[in-house]
Amino acid sequence: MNRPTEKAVNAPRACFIAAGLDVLGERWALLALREMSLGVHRFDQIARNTGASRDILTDRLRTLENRGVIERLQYSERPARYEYHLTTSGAEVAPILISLAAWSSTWMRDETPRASYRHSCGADLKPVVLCAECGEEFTPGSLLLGPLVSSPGTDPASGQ
Amino acid sequence: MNRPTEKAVNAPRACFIAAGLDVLGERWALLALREMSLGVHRFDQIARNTGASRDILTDRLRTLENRGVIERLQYSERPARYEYHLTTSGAEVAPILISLAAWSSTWMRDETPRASYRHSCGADLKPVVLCAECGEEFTPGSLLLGPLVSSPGTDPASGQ
DNA sequence: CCGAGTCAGTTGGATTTTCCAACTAACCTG
DNA sequence: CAGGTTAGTTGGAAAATCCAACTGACTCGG
Repeated sequence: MNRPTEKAVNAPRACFIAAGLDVLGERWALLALREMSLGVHRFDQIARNTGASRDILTDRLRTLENRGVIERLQYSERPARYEYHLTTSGAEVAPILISLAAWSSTWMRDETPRASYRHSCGADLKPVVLCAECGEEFTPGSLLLGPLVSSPGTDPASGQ
Repeated sequence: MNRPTEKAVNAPRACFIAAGLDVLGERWALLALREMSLGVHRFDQIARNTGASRDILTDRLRTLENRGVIERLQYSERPARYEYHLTTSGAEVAPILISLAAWSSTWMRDETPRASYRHSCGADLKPVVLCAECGEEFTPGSLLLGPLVSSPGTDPASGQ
């Protein structure tokens, strides 16, 4: 039996970065979402464009669907075929893809030619991340740990 | 032999998102970088706080070091011990962690209490991503594919 | 100087994931 | 009806990960 009042000192940090990676950090998940962001919605094309094997892709799409990140929309009755579309949650993954693409195009350049990205205004991808509250730019190191939170709002009962 | 002038129609999309995931997308890599962002620099603590097994963590840290994302700094001569620190490249991963944390704290809330994040101004994490060029906010769908690029700058010779 | 503890890994073997090519099922097209 | 498209599923091999234990080089307390 375990004692619920004691803190497990060796437990990994339960934070929202780790929670997000549970869903988005599995192999191929972000690439599948990239495809949907770019307007590709069908299984075969997503498989081709990502390079994921079909069985794993099936698994990832189910996970993303179960977590509410994407939804399956039927586009054919008789052979019952579906398209995969981003939900609101899935569309909001965009900043992650944007940050990743920007980091990578700065730091991962090599001889191999790769597709770059740009903003819809036509400019090369160069995102700036601001704090919505104070308007200041997020600098490395300006990300700090906050309090523990769960669904009904911050739970002050649990010992910090 | 393959013909270099022909496009492989079935090849996965070579883009900077995929390239970034090569380095940052491996299991535990982003969590290790999270720890360094939060000021944790030693092997045992990183292992504990992430939950990664020690052998895999060793491998990830080596990969990140080889890719220039982190560096090993010696802090003890005689038992030859090292700390892991972010390079400039590693520090610039922050926007990815910030976007991920923000997405997750919006969409991944459940009963389990998790550490949240905040900006150094004290406010809850609420990042806004703007295009540095036009100043407009990045909306889902405003991320578009750009031209192919490699190291010496955009190579106009390759057939699009 | 002995035993315990810390730190940063390494090792071996079990377990889990992923890969891959082939297969199915249900249609459509010529 | 032969062939193609679409969205998977299957089975077995290969690769990645997990885990607990071990090593080596120290430090510290007594």
